[in-house]
Amino acid sequence: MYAKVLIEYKVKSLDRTFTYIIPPKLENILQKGMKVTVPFGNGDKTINGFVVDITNEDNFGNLKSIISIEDENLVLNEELLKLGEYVRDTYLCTLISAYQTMLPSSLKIKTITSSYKKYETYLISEMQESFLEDYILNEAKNDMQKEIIQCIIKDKKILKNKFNQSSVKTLIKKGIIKEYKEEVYRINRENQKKDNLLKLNEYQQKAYDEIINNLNKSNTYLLHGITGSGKTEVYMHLIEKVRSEGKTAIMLVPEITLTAQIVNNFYDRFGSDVAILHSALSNGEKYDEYLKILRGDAHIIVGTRSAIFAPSKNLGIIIIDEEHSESYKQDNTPRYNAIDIAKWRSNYNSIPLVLGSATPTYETYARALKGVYNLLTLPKRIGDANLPTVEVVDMSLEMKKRNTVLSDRLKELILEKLAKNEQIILLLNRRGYGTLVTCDNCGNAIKCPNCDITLTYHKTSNNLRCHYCGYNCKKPEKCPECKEGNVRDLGTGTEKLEEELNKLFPSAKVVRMDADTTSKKGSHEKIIRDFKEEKYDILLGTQMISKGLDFPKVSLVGVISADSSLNIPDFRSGERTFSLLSQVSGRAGRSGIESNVVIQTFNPDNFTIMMIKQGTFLKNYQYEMAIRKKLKYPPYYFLVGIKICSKEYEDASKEASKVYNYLKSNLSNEDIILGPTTAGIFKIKSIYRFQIVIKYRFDDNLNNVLKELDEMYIDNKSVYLEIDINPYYI
DNA sequence: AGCACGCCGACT
DNA sequence: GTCGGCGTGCTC
Repeated sequence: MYAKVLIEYKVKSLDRTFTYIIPPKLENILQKGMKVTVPFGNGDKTINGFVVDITNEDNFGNLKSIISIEDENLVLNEELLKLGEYVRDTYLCTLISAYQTMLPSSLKIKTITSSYKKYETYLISEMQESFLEDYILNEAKNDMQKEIIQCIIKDKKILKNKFNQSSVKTLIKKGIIKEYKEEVYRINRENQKKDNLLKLNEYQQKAYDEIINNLNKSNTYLLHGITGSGKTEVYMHLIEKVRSEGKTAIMLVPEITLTAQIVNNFYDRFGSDVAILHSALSNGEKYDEYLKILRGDAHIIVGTRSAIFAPSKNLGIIIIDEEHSESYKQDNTPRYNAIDIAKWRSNYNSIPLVLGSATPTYETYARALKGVYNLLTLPKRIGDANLPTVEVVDMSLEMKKRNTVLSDRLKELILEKLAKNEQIILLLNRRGYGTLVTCDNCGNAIKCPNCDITLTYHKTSNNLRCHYCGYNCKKPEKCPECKEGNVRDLGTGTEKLEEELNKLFPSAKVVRMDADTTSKKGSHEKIIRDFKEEKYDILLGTQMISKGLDFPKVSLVGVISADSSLNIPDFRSGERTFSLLSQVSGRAGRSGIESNVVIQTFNPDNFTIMMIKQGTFLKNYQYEMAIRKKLKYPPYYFLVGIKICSKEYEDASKEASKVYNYLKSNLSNEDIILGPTTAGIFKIKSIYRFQIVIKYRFDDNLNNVLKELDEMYIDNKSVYLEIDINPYYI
């Protein structure tokens, strides 16, 4: 027997199979989809590869043999092998990198530093219960021995390390109890299944029924429910139904750390039947969760983007929560969108795909209105929750009163809520300019020497850093440009706002949540837990505070500056600003108390800002759609982004024109080709980047043209292309 | 990707 | 006459 093996070199020229002999000792074990080690090239070099086929044909003369199987447990099944081909064809990557994203090398046993499998030691007793009771009364020497035996009577099997080890030893020596080892998963939840699911309200029920009645069709649903309308409860009911039929479910969440609450709800409801997959897991934990799914020990998979490739057998439903989230699109090769993958799997398995959001992307919403997706709406907040009052404050008027950070109205409301012992969330979207460093004489913003990006100031270490290449330097005393002015950090970083709050409201307890304070594992959860337990009055943070958090005592949300998000030069910035602001607003008023939202901006007349105030998703959608229709943007047109990159400015510029000409002469005249222009960030890590954007409606030939274009640059050492299908940013 | 092979200029 | 530069081509 022979195996066709795809070698783990991510090069286009090697993106084909090589045939190897399957040695007799592996003949009964080796399966299609397994990772193997094979000899490759001259000398005794070896490399990993995926077995993509097993055949009888031996039309090649001198074959080498497979050396070993990486891990018998890890197999890409038939569905995933096929899905890989879809990923390659759609996103123009190599087949091997498609498979590598599905079965990441972090799952290799070799990379798991501790032990491959984890064992736990338990205590049991083979004695009669009456004997044990007797022993407690008459012979047990101390309370610890009594406790151990009582626990064994109650639970039959108990964890050894929870008890005093010398007492355990004595009891074992006497033959009263025994210890034994059992393989356990690293993440091990007790089965804490609650008796009942909550009853659905009429809207939830209607949505649920609609999906349940079509469980064997590959329909896509948009569950459009305002914040607090109970989408999660609908997901739970759907999953319960699917599970009761012996099938499995995949549910994607944007970032698991931000969605800890949802995950905990799932654990509470479904106990050990839940497997979680996300990047914050250790390699050992990841391996165990993966194994749980492969063995069928978990029917419910909750995870981030890459969990869409979970090897679940008998898939019954896919749910993507917060479907508008940018995190579902991978921003390095393969640049896949988990929603596309989900559609493919929904089709392959003939199962429903549910997209949930309060603010769906306009592409998704347009499809739902058109009937391509089934639109299901949850228009009411559940329980006694009501919507907050939204106010917009014009910051240009505040500036005249010397209020640079906090407006009078926001200060007033903060005082009011503090007095009532209620909680406050302040959003500081500092992306772009928050900690920009400029010269107070010439206004020069200090840039990274390798990238076309301004450096950000980090107060804790007193240095300047580049977020793209990691470059850092000490903060210069004098401006490097004019050599006269002082270098100062401008704008309102979270640190600066924190200082201001401490000054204005000295008795209030303020906690900050941003990339700096959440870098340590678990620190994120701790801040959320502490805030929920009311150890703090004010939570101050970047957009990571906007997602899915449920704080009943929050009655005021303040947006320090809506402009930073509004001013990003991207055709989606209006859509995204609406989405972000309505999500943070949704953090207020979850438990019926009167609540407020204050939005500070220099653009109070901006349409999106006015729509936030009115809380009308539909109107903002219609407004933006009219613009997109006119300017030929999605969803009216599809986009492809092409970046032409080189260390040499001249090469990048010259090749970009060549690419443009190639596209112009090979693509349909209906297609619009923009560029070439310099990319949004012109230079990253000393590499110059030019950009071309293709807008098209229907073009069957496009994929082929792009493939050919891509192949033209395979051998080019000085220039490379990045092709992004349906990019999120342009 | 990584390595051998090979053809040409430079140097003990 | 040999050492090492890198362009070309192959890997089951």
